[in-house]
Amino acid sequence: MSTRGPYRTGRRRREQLIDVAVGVFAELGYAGGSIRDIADRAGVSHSTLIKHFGSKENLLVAVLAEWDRRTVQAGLADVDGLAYFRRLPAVMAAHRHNRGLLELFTTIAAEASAPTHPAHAFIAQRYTRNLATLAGHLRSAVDAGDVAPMTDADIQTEVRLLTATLDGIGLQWLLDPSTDLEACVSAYVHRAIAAWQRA
Amino acid sequence: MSTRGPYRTGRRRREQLIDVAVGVFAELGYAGGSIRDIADRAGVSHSTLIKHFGSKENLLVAVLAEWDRRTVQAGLADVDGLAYFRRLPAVMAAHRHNRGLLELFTTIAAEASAPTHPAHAFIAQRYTRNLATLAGHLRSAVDAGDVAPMTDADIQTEVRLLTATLDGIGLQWLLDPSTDLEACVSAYVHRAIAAWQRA
DNA sequence: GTCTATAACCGGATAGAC
DNA sequence: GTCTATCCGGTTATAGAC
Repeated sequence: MSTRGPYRTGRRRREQLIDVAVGVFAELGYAGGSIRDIADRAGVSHSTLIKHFGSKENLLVAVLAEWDRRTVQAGLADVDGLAYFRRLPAVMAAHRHNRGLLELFTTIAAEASAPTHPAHAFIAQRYTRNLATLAGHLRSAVDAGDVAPMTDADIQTEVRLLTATLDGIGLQWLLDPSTDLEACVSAYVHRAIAAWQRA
Repeated sequence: MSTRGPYRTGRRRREQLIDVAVGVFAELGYAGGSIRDIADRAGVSHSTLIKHFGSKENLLVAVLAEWDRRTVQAGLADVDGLAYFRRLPAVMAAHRHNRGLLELFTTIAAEASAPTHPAHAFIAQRYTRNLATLAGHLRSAVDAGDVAPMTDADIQTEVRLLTATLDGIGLQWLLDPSTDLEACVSAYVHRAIAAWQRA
């Protein structure tokens, strides 16, 4: 993907539209945010936006994919096992600079629990994949002897609790920005690791 | 509040409308759910619904108040200290029979993180109050000598983590009903209590 | 690629009859 | 209390000019 070429302005415009859409969906939810509002804030007409993405639903998918891309590249690709978990507080802290995206994902994740929601499949798959990734790292730590042996069922419970904590603390920070994201996540992760090493 | 009298049918109707509204808002979110849909499902015209609540926003507030009423009366009023925390797994498990309400609250809580959302004040106050209640019970346990001494800051972190876990596990159960709500919450609560008693 | 104009429809809310 | 009829504004999406 070069930054020059025949489609340069088109791609730039597309990225800009996604940025604006993140903000609008985050602020008003998927159903509440309108493509007219997004187009207005971006300085284009609403039909231009439709031409770019085809439909509002496709725009949502593009926005969620962008969120996915930004979070996975957030510096977790190069660590494994316990090191992965130890880096989570810093990753969560990074959300402070991307409030709109966290707000959007939290909102959509909750809305999409209804099977009829356009993003239901995306969200469900994302959670399944995320739980599997976490389980893999915990299994790595077990195999490396960094923590005590665990059954697969134990591992499943652990990664679900960890995911729950990350989601829940994120929501509390959204509702009350004085919440200390990093400290809370750090406290949880260190206690969990200590428990894994003990049992 | 008697079950007879001049306003009997009015109040019955009002309760029925709230029940239906819970389902619609839970399924489609606040912005996505329409008062026409709610009225249709309840078998009345949309103007009847407006006459009862005045506006869609007032209906949402009534629905949230109903949720509040149902959850506080869910059997946590008679316990204190550690016993309060030990009952949480059972309380969470009870959500399985009230999926619509949990779905609604989770959706609205995320949506309402935007300060412009009509339910923002309600949700923010609810979280503040809930955190204070939990902190009070943990402080009780400390004072009773059931757990080791803790600073107020420690207690704040603990109740935030606990709240996060409850919210996050609830969301996972909504997304994937095979999630074992009670087992996950139970695992978290017992480990937390063990850590409180140790440190 | 972007615009204006428009189609076709649905939203919340109100007025007034019964 | 509940209805029907209606207002008015907003919604997604399309058509076609430039």
